[in-house]
Amino acid sequence: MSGAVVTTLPLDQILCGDCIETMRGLPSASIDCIFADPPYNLQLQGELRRPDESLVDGVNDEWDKFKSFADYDNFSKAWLIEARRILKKDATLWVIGSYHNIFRLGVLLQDLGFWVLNDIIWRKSNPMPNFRGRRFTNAHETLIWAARSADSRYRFNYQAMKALNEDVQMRSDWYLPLCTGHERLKNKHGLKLHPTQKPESLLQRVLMASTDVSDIVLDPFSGTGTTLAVARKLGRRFIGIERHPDYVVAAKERVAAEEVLTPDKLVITPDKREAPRIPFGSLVERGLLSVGTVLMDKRKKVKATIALDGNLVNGQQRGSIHKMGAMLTNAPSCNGWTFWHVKIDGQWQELDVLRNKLIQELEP
Amino acid sequence: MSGAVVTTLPLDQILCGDCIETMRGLPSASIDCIFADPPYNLQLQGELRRPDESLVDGVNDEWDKFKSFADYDNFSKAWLIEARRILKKDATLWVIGSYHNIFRLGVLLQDLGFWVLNDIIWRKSNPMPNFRGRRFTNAHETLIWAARSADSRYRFNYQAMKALNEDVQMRSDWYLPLCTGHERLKNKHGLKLHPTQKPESLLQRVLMASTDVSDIVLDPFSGTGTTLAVARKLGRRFIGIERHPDYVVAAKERVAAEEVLTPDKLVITPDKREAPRIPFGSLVERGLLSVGTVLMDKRKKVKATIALDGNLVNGQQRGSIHKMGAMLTNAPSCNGWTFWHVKIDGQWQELDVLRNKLIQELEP
DNA sequence: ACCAACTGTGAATCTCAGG
DNA sequence: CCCTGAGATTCACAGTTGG
Repeated sequence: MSGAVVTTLPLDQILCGDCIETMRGLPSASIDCIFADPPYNLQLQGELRRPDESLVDGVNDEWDKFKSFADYDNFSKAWLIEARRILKKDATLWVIGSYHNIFRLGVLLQDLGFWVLNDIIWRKSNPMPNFRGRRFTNAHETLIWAARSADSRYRFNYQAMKALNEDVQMRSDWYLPLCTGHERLKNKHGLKLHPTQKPESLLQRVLMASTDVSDIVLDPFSGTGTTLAVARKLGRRFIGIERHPDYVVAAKERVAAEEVLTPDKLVITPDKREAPRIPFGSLVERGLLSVGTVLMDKRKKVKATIALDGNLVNGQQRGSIHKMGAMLTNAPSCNGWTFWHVKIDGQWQELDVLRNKLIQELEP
Repeated sequence: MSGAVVTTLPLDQILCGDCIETMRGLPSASIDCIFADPPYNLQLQGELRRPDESLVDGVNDEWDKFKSFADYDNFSKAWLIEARRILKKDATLWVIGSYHNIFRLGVLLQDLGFWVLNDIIWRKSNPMPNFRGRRFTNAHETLIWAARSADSRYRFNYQAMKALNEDVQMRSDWYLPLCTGHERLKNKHGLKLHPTQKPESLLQRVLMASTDVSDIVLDPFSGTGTTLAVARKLGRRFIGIERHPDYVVAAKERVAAEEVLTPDKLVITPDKREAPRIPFGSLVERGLLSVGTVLMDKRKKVKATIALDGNLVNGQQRGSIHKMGAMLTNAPSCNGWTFWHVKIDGQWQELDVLRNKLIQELEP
């Protein structure tokens, strides 16, 4: 398949091969979200021992060895260019790394036209200590979340993130444990199958924040398939790319065993922006408000009257509920739904109450 | 003074001028530590308002405007080259930034031959929320700590950092509040004097970790003088460079008012590496241990006998307390002081106890 | 059965003075 | 400059063993 562009996406599959070559075979503007956990270029020298003389099993794989920063940059640029090509206009991309490589990736993203939305800190609850006492414990990794371009209208499930964080905004620092215990895939000798398997909790946060049900998620360095397994669980479509056949085999088995959440379990707090849009005029059309009704702000400082076309009128001034709120208070903008109040059954209430009532009626 | 290299450092002063030009006037290899809080290149588009329509007073100063990433890179490279020149061989440098600029700075550091030691996350306890609800709350900034080169024997007050953190290693994520309240310098209108004044707690952590008393600390973007004030308080020497005369005036006043901690208050937990070196043989010479005494490891698995020259003997094997500990346990190395135990008054105790006793006697 | 003690391990750029 | 050898250095969990 190398080189040949397919017209139908290989959905819910794991492709074995080099990620740059394999991405070249995929059509442009077809992917909603990419999560990438590329080699970190750790540049480890000799062996490292713990104070008890036991040996640290560091990352010593061939795939993490680069001759120089320039080599690493060339490799990174090549896969990021392909990644950007296959992303839809409003898509986003995540990369994860440490201080060894994350600065290189950040600069490439910025130079290639991606638009950085956040850098996210994965604070590890149980990091490996610094055994020589010569640096601060390296207790975090960094993720960069970027839109394909500055004008991408990307997805961010703000309310769902807020709900996950006890109803305050989700911050850029996430505290999550390493992938250990039964979640960690083992080989036949009982040793870790992959040196850098990421925890599912991290991927769940990522996909819950930035993708929708049925979105297409691609992981160009899919390894043991954590991204793919979580995508499947969350009802997203996925494409994995992995060079090492052993990892592909293990990931296929893992993903197949993953249970898909039923649609009712995938419902999240909707963002207000996604609620059906109700023009103020339709409240008038439908008779929830009648022409000539007087509206006032909360403190009864300003007032206006409803016109037949759904505009408000005050003397010579005329405009939408938003525009009139802004004009009468000399504000640059105004949310008319929460600014204006109307007397219903003797009680002054926000217009938003009526809007919500109509939304309820319109839903099945 | 521009261009003319001075032979004596302008210690405990704040120089008004461009940092690149001013650093060119300083001698090479003369500074122990640089802390830099450069312009962030924020690329703010238009004004930002809170949900209540009040205006967010963002960073919008001339010094934070760069035409492009390339401009920002050129500027950053120029000052980092001068910074590296004036640093001593074993010196370290700190820079702080956000995702707008920190990746550029990290790449430049790596490409110029600096050696990254840690990236540190300043987690803000009270960050500004994201008013639009379109991203995660940007609740942190990133610091990079780098040595002048990979072979620098840099200073890191490991034990002091550990002591500050309830006796566990200090991690790479620091939780500290923003600079607010009385600490925040105000202008004559009661408004904040500088848009990005850093908290003293952050600088104190930085200087306590990576400098010694009397070290020379330079801040090329000294602003309101936070670095300089903390350096003075902690008994370090300082040099500030700042382009804006108003900030220089305010910083001079602030620094002059800063109280210097007395030497007794500047004592920190010393690293063992800095303790006076006691050869094991001197314990034998001074009669704290006698020839022929039997030593054993903690679990009484191996033993050895003290020889007249301070070596240990076991059958044909002979060597220092460290070498014998390593040999008898097949370990690559061993700290004999904590490995071997000796019976004193019926109690088995670490050799280290005797060493500490001798150190006590030798001190005034 | 239950608890205490022990063992293993994680993306790691992990020493330095003195001759 | 290089080489030698003293000697400094670990946190949070998970899993297993032993009492």
